[in-house]
Amino acid sequence: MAKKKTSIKDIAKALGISITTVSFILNGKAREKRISEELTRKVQDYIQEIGYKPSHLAQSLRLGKSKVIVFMVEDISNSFFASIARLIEEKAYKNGYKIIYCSTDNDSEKAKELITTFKMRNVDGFIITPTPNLDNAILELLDEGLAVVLFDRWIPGIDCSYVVVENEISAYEATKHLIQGGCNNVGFVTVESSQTQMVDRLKGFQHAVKESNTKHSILEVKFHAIAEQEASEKILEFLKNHADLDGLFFSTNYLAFEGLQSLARLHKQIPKDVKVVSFDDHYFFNLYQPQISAIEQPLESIADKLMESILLQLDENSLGRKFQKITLPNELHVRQSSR
Amino acid sequence: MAKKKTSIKDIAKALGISITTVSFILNGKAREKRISEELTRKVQDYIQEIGYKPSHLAQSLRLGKSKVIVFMVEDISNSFFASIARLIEEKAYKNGYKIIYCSTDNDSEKAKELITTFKMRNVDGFIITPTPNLDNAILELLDEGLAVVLFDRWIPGIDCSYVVVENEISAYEATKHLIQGGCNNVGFVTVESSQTQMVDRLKGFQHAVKESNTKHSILEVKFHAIAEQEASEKILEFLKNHADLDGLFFSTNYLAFEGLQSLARLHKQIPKDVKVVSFDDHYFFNLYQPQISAIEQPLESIADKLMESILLQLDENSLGRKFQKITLPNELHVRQSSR
DNA sequence: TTGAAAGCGTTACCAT
DNA sequence: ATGGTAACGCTTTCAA
Repeated sequence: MAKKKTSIKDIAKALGISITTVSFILNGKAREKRISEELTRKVQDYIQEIGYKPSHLAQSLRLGKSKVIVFMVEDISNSFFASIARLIEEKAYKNGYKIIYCSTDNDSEKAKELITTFKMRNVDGFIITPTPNLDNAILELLDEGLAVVLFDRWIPGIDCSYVVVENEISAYEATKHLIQGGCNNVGFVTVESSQTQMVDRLKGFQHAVKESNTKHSILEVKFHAIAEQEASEKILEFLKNHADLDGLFFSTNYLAFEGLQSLARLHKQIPKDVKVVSFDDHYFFNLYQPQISAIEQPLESIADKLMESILLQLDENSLGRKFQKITLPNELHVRQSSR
Repeated sequence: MAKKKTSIKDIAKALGISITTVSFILNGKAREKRISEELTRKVQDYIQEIGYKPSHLAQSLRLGKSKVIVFMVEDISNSFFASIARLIEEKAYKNGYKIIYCSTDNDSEKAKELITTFKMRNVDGFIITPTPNLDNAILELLDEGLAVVLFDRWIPGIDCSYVVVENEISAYEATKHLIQGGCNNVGFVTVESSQTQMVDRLKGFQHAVKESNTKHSILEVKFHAIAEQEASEKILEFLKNHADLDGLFFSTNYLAFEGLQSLARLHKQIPKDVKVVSFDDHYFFNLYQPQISAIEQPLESIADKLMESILLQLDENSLGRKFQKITLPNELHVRQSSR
C-alpha cells in the first residue's frame, strides 16, 4: 500500500554517482561546485521524472530550522484572528514557511504548555497574542534565539517585536465623536482585562469623557463570561440600570453584538434613543439595520507587518536581533448608528 | 544568544551512562527493559532538572511520522471553517497532533501545490475540503498510505473517508418550509459549482418546488464573483428581474448576507414581502432584525467525526484501512424571516 | 541490566 | 569536478 519513499541515496545509486553530487545539484550549487552541465541536466531530468521531493524533515534536522511558524492566538475562530490567519498564510507560504495555529483561550497555563510543546518541535518562530503572565515564557523564547512577534497587545517591560494598533487614540476619538454628536451620558462596555489593548481603550474613553466633563458609566465584563454567554445578561442589566444612557461605546465587536441584542430587547432605537459605536469593525456592522459605526483595524497592514517583522528576525543575514515595535492607525467608520 | 540545545547524548554523558538507557527511560520502557529503579529515578530527576524535551523532529525522522495533520480548507477566514478549525484543534492537541492550516481558495492548482509541499514535510494526515479536479491528488495520498478525510463535500467515485451533512434533505425541507408558509414563487440563490454540497442543495430545492409545482427561479453566482463582490450586484439584478418572488432560499450564509443587503436596498420587507431562509446558520442570523431562519450544520459533530475518522486511520493498531463515510443531519431554525 | 551501533534523509566539510 | 563521510537527535536491534 504505502509506496517506498525515494531518497537522495536512491537517486545517487540509480545514476551511479555520489550523494554529494546529487545534493549539490539539488541545492543549486552545481555551478559553484563546477559540476558538469551534462551531469547536472541528467540528474535534474531524473529527479523530474521520478518526481522526487526532498524530505523537509531531514533538512530541518540537519539545518536546525523547521520553517514552521506558530500562530498562537486567543481563539482562532474569532473573525479577527481568522482573518489575520488567512492573510499571513499567504505571505508565509510564499517565503517557504508553514503555519501551525493554536488557541490559548487567553489562559496562560495553556499558553505556556503550548509553547513548550512547540519548542520540542523545533519551530522557528512565534506570532503570539500574549495572555497575562506570559512574560517569562516569552523571555525564554527570546533567550533561546527564537523569532517572536507579539500582536494585538504587547507586554510592557519586555523588549520584543510587536504589532498593535492605536487603541487609546481611536477609543478617544470614537468617544469624542459620540459626545460631539450630542451624547450627554455615554456608557463604555468592555472586557475586564489588564492587557494593553483593553487598558488603552479604556484610557482613551476616560480621557474623552473627562476632557468634556461628560457623564458616563463603565461596564467591565469578565472574559470568561463572554464564552459562557452571561455577558449578554450583564449588558442587559447595565442598560437597565443606566436607562438614561444616550451613547454606547463597545470595546470589542462581540460585546457590541451582545449589546445590540440587549438594546433590541429593551426596544431602544438606534440612534434615536442611543447612539452606538464599536471597536473592531465587522462585516455585519455594515449589514445591520441601522448600520453600526465602528473602528476598523487595518487587517492587511497588521498581517504585513507581522510577517515582515518575523521574517526579519528569521533572516540569517541580518546581523543582531532587530526588534520592530509597530503601532498602526485605525479608521473610524461613522455609520447610521451614531449619526 | 541562542542557548545550546541539550540532547539525549548530553544527558547520557553527564550521567555517565549510555544513550540507549536514557532513551528507554524516556520512553517509559524502563520496566520492560529492566533498568534499575534507582537509575531510572536518577535520570528522570536530571531530565526534570535541566528541563529536557526530546526533539520531535528527530523522532519524526526516525519513526517516519511527524504527528502533524494538515487542515486544508477553502478559506480559513470563513467562519464555518474557522469554527471547525477551533474544534478540531483541541482534539488534535489532546492526541499529540499539531495542525497546519492552509486555504485553497477552491483553486485546484493551488491545492495540488499545497499537497506536494506537505508531502515533503512528511505530514501524517490531511483533512480536506476538496476543490474540483482533486481526484488524482487524493488518490495519490491514499496510495501513499496517508490518512485522508474529506469534509463539507466529497468526491464521487473515490473510496475515501468523508464527513458531510445532509445537504439535499435539508435544502428540500427548507424549501418546503417556505412553500408551506405560503410562498408561491421562490428563488434559490446559490453558487455555481459542480461540487457535491452545492449540487445536493440545488437538488433538494428542485425536488421541493417540483413536487408542489411551485413557480421558482434560480440564480447561480460564480465562485470567484463572491470574492470580487460582484455577487452583490448579481443578486440585486436577480431580485429586480424577479420582483414577484415571495420566498428566497440562499445556499450559503455569505450569499444570504449579500442578499439581505440587496433586499434592504430594494426596501423589501422581510418576511412581509419576501420570506428568507439560508443554508449554514450564523451567529449574525440571530442578531439581524428580523432574525433569519437558517439551517444549522452540526459543527461539533462534524469536528468530532473528522478527528475520530482521521485518528482511526492514523492508529497503528487498527489493521487495514478503515474508511468512514459519515453524513450528519442538520437542524432548521425557523425564525422571524420565514414566519 | 546496560551499551554499541545502525539508520532515518539531509548537508557540508574535506579529500581526491 | 566528484565522492566519502560525519553529523543533526532519536529509536531499536543485537550483543554483552
